[in-house]
Amino acid sequence: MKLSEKKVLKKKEQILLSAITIINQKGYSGATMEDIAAELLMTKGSLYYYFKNKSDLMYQCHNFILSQATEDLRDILHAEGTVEEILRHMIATHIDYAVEEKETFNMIMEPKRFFNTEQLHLVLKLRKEYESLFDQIISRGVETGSFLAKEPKIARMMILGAMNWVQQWYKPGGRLSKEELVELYSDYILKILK
Amino acid sequence: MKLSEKKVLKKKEQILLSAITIINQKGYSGATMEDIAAELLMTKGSLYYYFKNKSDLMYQCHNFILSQATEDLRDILHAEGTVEEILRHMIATHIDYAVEEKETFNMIMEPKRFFNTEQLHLVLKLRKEYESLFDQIISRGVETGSFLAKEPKIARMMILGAMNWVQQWYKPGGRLSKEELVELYSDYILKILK
Amino acid sequence: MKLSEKKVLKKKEQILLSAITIINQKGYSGATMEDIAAELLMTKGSLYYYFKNKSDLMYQCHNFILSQATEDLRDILHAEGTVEEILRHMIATHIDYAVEEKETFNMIMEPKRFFNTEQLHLVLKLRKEYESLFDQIISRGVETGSFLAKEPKIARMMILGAMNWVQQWYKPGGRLSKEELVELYSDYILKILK
Amino acid sequence: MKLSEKKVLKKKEQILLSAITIINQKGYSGATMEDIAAELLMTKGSLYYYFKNKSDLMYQCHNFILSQATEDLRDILHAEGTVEEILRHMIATHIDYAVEEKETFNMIMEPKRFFNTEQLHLVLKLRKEYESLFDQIISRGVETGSFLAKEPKIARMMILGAMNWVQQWYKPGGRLSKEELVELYSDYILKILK
DNA sequence: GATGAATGAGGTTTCATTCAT
DNA sequence: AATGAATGAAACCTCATTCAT
Repeated sequence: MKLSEKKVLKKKEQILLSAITIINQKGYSGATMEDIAAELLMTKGSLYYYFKNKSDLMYQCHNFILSQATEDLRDILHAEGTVEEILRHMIATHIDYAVEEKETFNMIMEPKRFFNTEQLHLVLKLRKEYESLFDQIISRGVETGSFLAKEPKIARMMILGAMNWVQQWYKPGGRLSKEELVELYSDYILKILK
Repeated sequence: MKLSEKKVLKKKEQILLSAITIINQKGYSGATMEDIAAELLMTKGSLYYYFKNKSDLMYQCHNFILSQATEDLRDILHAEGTVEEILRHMIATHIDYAVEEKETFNMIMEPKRFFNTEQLHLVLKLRKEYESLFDQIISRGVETGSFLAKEPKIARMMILGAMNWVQQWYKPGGRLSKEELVELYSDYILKILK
Repeated sequence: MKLSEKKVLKKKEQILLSAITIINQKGYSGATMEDIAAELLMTKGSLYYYFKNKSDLMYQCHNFILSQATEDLRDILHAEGTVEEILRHMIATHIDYAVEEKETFNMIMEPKRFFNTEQLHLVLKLRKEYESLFDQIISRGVETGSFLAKEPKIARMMILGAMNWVQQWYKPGGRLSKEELVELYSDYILKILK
Repeated sequence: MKLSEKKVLKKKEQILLSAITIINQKGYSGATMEDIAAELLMTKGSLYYYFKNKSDLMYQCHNFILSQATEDLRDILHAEGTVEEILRHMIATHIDYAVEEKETFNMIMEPKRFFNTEQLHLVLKLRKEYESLFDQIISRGVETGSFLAKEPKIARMMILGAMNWVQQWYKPGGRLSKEELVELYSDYILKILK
């Protein structure tokens, strides 16, 4: 890779990070190219040097966060520990993304409203991959006898939904610390899997 | 109430129903006044005879569905049956709304992005009321010894989240019928409360 | 005249009076048919039974006030008194209209912006008639040796302008009472005519 | 100041000048953003690159002319000459603005109908400043014994009103040249101040 | 690489006007 | 006589996108 290409990549990442900040504040449709450029002390026009259009930028933001979360989860999944320990760790990580990256991570957002066919395809693939990590830990738990799940996919969806919902009501600095929240959620989730 | 007022109310409801259809297809920001008018074979301008502005219309759509769901749940809550039967019935109803009314019912949608302060206040109140119906059945279950919940509010939130998430993935006509889905969900949710 | 016609005339006058109130508050373009109807506890549509269109209504409002003022001034002009007394009386009356009827009386308003050709013709004629009353008293004063005016029309225009301007700055309840104001204005105007 | 800023300023001025032309023809509410854009062979949207909204543009037009007139008058006020000479010069200038810039200069227009609170504040301040220049020359005249004025503010208002009214009736190319008009007005105004 | 400037499509809103009842 | 309801034109404004420099 040439030096110039590296520079471009770095700039792209900078833009993504700023865009993510804005999206988390204003949502996908609320965020304007102007907002994002302003955050970077750039002008709208420049963004088009790095990204084909708004949809492309939004897509890459979602991808960026989701890929990162996927990587994090994968590391956790392959680390040492009992099935239960690993699941608790995964729950903590997921909730952290949901709370911190709110909109951008938002797996709740209907992707077909924002992305074109090609992007959609990749987003769905990535999401599936992400979700499968939970499937893997569940099935590992079932195999080792730690978990019990009649319809493991359904259980996984319930778990994901329960966790994503956190971003709707959890306010940092409230009655519960994030750690307490995570523990409560983990306990309940484990009940689902017993 | 005068006849003319009744007629206006009826027309308003017609508009709401059409608007709800459109919103469920395109989301709140995706739905245009033009779209909604077209669905009714009216012109944009006419909508403003019945609603002050777009925000007002959107707000009333959400309210309409949410109020209806609240009423339905309240009836269920006050009907005969064991705690478990009632909860199962409530779950079935909620999931039905989540699947059928998708966007309009969407309790995931952040209301402050679409509604003004005054509307926001009322929406949040209505949502709280809705959620409290689940709190009531849970606490009844706890009192009668049917349920066990260390942190009932957290449990309720998990349950709501799990159910709302259904609208992200459930496609009617898929592997599972809605009835099977509801049964599986109910079983899992009861596990949370044991 | 039939009774029904009389009733129509009476209603028309009622509408005019309400319209005048609104116009004085919001100006010609600011006043909407809806505003005017609301003031009368009527509906927009009904106004069209009495007036062809908005322009027609506006026109008749202006006419109404201007005709009334013209009549008032004519009476004053033909009453007993010295030239100076009569002029002072006319000034008092004009200023009163300018202050009380603000927008509707507004002779400053460019009529061609609001009225069609035919209306325009009549408005201009009426205005000319109104202005001529001041010309008459001035020329009477010149004839009797009370006034001196090299270019009486120019003097008259200055006087009208000075008086109309009052409505831009005079606030009832300020430092000056309307009576004091009128006296000061009269004194200055007489200086113009000496 | 950077070159680019200068260019923006120049363009803004161009737009202001075109807008002023249109406003003088159609008035503030009659002038549309489309009209103004067309005059410049631009599109509506472009105007919003330079001005926040219509109200902002209108406000800056009024300000532009009023500031220019204020500067002109201030120069005259501080130039050599007898009090009477200076006043005559000021009158000539004011009448010129009133006739040439009609609507935009229009001090008769009620600013609160077109401008928001903040703009209103500045407009009123600017107008006060403008009017004070006439107060200054009057008071100078009174001090030097050239003028006599019992209530100088009232006199100034009459004078302003008389002059502003010119724009209602004066048509270039009529019986009187602008020079003759100005001379007649000056003579009459001096009578007020004797 | 970046920018300033412009564009144009598309959205919301207002309002005079019409017309069947 | 009056009204309720609908219409449609025209206004304002936003914003993703383009492109010469």
